[in-house]
Amino acid sequence: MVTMKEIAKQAGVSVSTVSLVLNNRDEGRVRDIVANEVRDIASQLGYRSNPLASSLRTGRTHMLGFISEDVATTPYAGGMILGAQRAAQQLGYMLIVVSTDGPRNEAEEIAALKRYGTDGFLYAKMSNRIVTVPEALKDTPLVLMDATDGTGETASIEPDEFHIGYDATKRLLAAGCERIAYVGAESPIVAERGRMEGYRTALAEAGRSVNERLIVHVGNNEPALAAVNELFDAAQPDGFFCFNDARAWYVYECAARRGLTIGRDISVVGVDNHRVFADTLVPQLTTVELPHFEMGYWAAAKLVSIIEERSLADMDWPDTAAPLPPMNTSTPAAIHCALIEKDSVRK
Amino acid sequence: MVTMKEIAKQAGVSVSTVSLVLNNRDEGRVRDIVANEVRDIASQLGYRSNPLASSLRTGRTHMLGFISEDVATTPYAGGMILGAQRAAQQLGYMLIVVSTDGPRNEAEEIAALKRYGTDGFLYAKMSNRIVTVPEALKDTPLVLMDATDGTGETASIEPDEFHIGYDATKRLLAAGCERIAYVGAESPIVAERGRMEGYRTALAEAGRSVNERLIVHVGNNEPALAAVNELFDAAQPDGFFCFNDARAWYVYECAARRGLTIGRDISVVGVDNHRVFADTLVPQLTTVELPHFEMGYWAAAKLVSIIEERSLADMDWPDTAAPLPPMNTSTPAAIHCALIEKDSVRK
DNA sequence: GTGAAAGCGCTAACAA
DNA sequence: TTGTTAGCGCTTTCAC
Repeated sequence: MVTMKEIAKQAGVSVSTVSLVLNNRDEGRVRDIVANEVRDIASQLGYRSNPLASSLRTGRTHMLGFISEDVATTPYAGGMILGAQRAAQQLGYMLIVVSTDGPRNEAEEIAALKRYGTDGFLYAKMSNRIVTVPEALKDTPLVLMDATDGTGETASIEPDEFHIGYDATKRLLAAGCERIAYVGAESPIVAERGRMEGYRTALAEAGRSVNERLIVHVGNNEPALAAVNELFDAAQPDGFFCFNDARAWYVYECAARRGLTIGRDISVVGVDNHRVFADTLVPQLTTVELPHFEMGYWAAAKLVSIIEERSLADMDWPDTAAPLPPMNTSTPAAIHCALIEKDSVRK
Repeated sequence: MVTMKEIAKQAGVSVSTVSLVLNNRDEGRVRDIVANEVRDIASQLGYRSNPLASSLRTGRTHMLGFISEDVATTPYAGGMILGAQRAAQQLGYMLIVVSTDGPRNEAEEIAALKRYGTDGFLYAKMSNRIVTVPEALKDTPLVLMDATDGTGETASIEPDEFHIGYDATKRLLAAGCERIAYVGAESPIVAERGRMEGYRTALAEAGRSVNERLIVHVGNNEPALAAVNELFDAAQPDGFFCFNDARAWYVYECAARRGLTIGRDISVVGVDNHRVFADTLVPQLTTVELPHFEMGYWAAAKLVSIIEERSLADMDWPDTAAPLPPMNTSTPAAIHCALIEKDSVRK
């Protein structure tokens, strides 16, 4: 590994000079000839700085800590991690990934990350909810993903849940549905409530009254299937907005058993269906795919902007790779999901 | 942040002594009284070593590099990352995650990881295949995941593809199927060939002749669906072994259109179905879930064992967390998939 | 047994 | 404009 020392020797200057030049702090402090000489030698030798060594002095490691809960929801975590990684990479950062079991373990993992001197933290949940920020994270740069804090103190990136429900319901209305059902989840987290609000609002705006019998909140497996079955019998919906993929499939299953075809007899919009459903299997099923990759991407970008105290707009994006375009995939088979960016209140 | 210096001051000894004690190299070199004193103060002050600082001298960062291809297969990557993270965590390592677009970008990312001084690399593919190890990785501790190299030079963890096909076919035979189809993929990677071999062998062992018309290799979307449809017409299979979830669902779809019920009229075993299928939706569908988490876990554990030059057996597993038990989930609805561990040939 | 000193690669005051 | 010096937190000889 080639060090500044070697460059200094070859160039016949001191290490400090090399340091100045290679950190682009040489303007008016080092003669251009010398500076160029140093740069030449550096690139010739293939010099690459040792970020760990410099971190010792600067206190900056250019490493980001990614904290996720490691429940069985790995598909989502994967997308976020990859997205965050992409942004980190483009902005010259590394991503250290850590997953937690419970709150105890969480504190430990945060401590471990801190020992490694991560410059900031990404704190990810697997479904949009209000979280209380762990104590140990309060004094460092931090961005919440798929979550917000109650107080608005912390920066966050989350899906626009309201518009998911709103757009989905609009789509069903446009398809001519008369009795649009909402098949939701049981826990009243942000995602649940937001999507349901969107559903209600879209109906209201269309001048429809909301029939409460068309709204169900179901859990999983057989009980859920039974509940959806019951919904079919009781209210005979011709349109369904489903909280997530599992719920969409209870609908699919019930429809299949009745000989109803999605896209002809009934319409279904489901959030977050696995790609394998959406792309290849039931093209009649309209989906809202949660932009986990994008969430990770923008959360990491935002974190870096906080760390470097500059605005997202004038980050040092590499020429080669423009920042990721906003998701924009509203096709007949998919509904676009926007992200909401919240800044931290405290400066 | 509390440093050795502070401990030294409080204990009235030198930093070197503290270092010796805290690294458990004090036997016969430091008086027990002093050693205990140091340890007491350390724990009292909540001392935690700064791994980056020590890396400067030792050359060991206790960081592992995880390299994956960032194609749209994020669900798999996520599981592997989380698994690797778990093992790393248990063994006192951190995981740095990096994803690549193509070979060019790959070399860059490897270089970046090396600058951060990662002690070794995990190189993950998203479907078991033979890879040529990137030049830059040849001289460092390395474990391939869901991949092997052609030469057997590199340590690896991969699923036992042969037995996946073998066990799945056995299961179908046990279910009384007479005409068992193989619905495979088009590219002849290790996973494809291995599973098909298992299928053929199981049939042969059962004294069945292999009917080539029951074997199809299909791509995606409509053409694939058409091909599977054709398979139903031409060979009227009563059992299906499907290469993966997408393939399983072409079968599901064709069956549905014919009014055939899985588990009654036909039997289906599919590899790697998304959990949402397997758990909640088509319980009649038998699945082989590829143990991505476990693959990540064991690959990371193996990598650490290579780095620390000890056997997997006598690693420093924390008391709190026993190493992950081998997957053992062969239920009527799931087939257990074993992992194959290969050591590197060169010492 | 213990401590002083050097040094890992780099940055940052300060002198020159 | 440049070099010297000191030091980040830690490990490691080597002298005492």
